Amino acid sequence: MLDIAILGLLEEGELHGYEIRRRLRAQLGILANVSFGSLYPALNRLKNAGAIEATEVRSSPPRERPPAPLTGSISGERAVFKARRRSLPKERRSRKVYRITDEGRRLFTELMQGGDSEDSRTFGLRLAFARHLTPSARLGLLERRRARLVERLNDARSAARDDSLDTYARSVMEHNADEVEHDISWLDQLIANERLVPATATPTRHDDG
Amino acid sequence: MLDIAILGLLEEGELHGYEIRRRLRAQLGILANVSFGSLYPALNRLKNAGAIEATEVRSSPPRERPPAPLTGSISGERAVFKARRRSLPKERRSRKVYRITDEGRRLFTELMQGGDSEDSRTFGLRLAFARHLTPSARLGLLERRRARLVERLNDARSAARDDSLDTYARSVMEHNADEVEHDISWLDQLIANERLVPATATPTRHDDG
DNA sequence: GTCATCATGTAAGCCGTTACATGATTGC
DNA sequence: GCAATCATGTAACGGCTTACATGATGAC
Repeated sequence: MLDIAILGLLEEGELHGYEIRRRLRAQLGILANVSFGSLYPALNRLKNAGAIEATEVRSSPPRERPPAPLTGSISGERAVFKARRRSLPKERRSRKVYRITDEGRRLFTELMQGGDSEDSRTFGLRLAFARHLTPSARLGLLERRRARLVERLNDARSAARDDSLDTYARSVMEHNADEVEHDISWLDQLIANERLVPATATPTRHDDG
Repeated sequence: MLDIAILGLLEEGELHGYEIRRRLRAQLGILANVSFGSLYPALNRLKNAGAIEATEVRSSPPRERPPAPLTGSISGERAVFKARRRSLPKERRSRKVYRITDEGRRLFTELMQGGDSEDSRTFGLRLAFARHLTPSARLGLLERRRARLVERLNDARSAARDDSLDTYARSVMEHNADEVEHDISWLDQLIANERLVPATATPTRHDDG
């Protein structure tokens, strides 16, 4: 799961570990608590697998390119209040800037599609990076998830009907089922939207116009 | 988490490992995939900790009491198609029947309250066994969870406002936030209900009337 | 000069998984 | 006798966490 997140972030530009973690916390609430103890080993694993490359950037670097592209719009708001005290985010110390490789891109699309998204967190993560998939792969992701949820809805509903459950347990089961149902209709909307916009717009870029 | 589930199930009667797993799958959709590889070690851990006691029951046992109460309704549907072929679940081979101890009950209430329920699965599990808590402990559980969710709602909402997100990522964030909101109003209902029924009814028993 | 932040890592451990090993009983 | 179900366990491993260790830089 971490691998998907890392590769997904690196698809959009090179980043160093600390920054990856910051984005994980800010952007994906899903992986809010990811720790360095799992992040750095994951980066090394991916590097050894040839999925990413690292460049050591020293304090006064050749400045080939800004290490963190920052996507133009820095999305003011929250980011600012943290960076307020120092006016410029100048380079602080040597860091390792990671860049995705072709192998990494291959691995990424493989991970994005492989093994039907078990839990909602994994699926949420995948969907969050779905712009990097082809339209058909994206549709497949959504439909596989939907099928999975329909199964789970049956289980949840019949579990909720169990007479032997007391108020509290039944409430949990019913709430569970409701949530799954809600998820399904959300997916239906997403799927409908996919079919409406077959290949017309590239809805992914926000700053290329 | 497994420990809570085991102790919670044993609060209602003695069971053997295989049956515990069956119930985990059927009743709590939450722990549907728990495997023997984690269940049996967990049982031994709890036994060593003095939280549960084991009795070896042989094929033709003293029959002190039916080892698996089975709660009457087997919640038909899915369970049946598996158990169809043999008419009666008579004792098959020697099993270890586990019974909760006083220490186990103490541990159970401790686990039920300790560490504010991080994720929804842990909370769902706790709430499913909430009938074993005192009314005030139950209320505390609900209110701590609610407070936690309110925090998360703030994070989720501000994450969803992030301009730099594309359609898919934003959809995930918004859906996330909606779900948290839905959870909160569910909790509000549960809390209101707790306050309405201070100690009047014991809503827990289903088969004593 | 001290604290907060930025930055990278290692070690130990928890909690769960899959795969493997064993064996009794029942139905066909 | 063979397969399925019931029943209990061990071994190896995976992924993530916490705690620990290190060190540079900027703000006050």
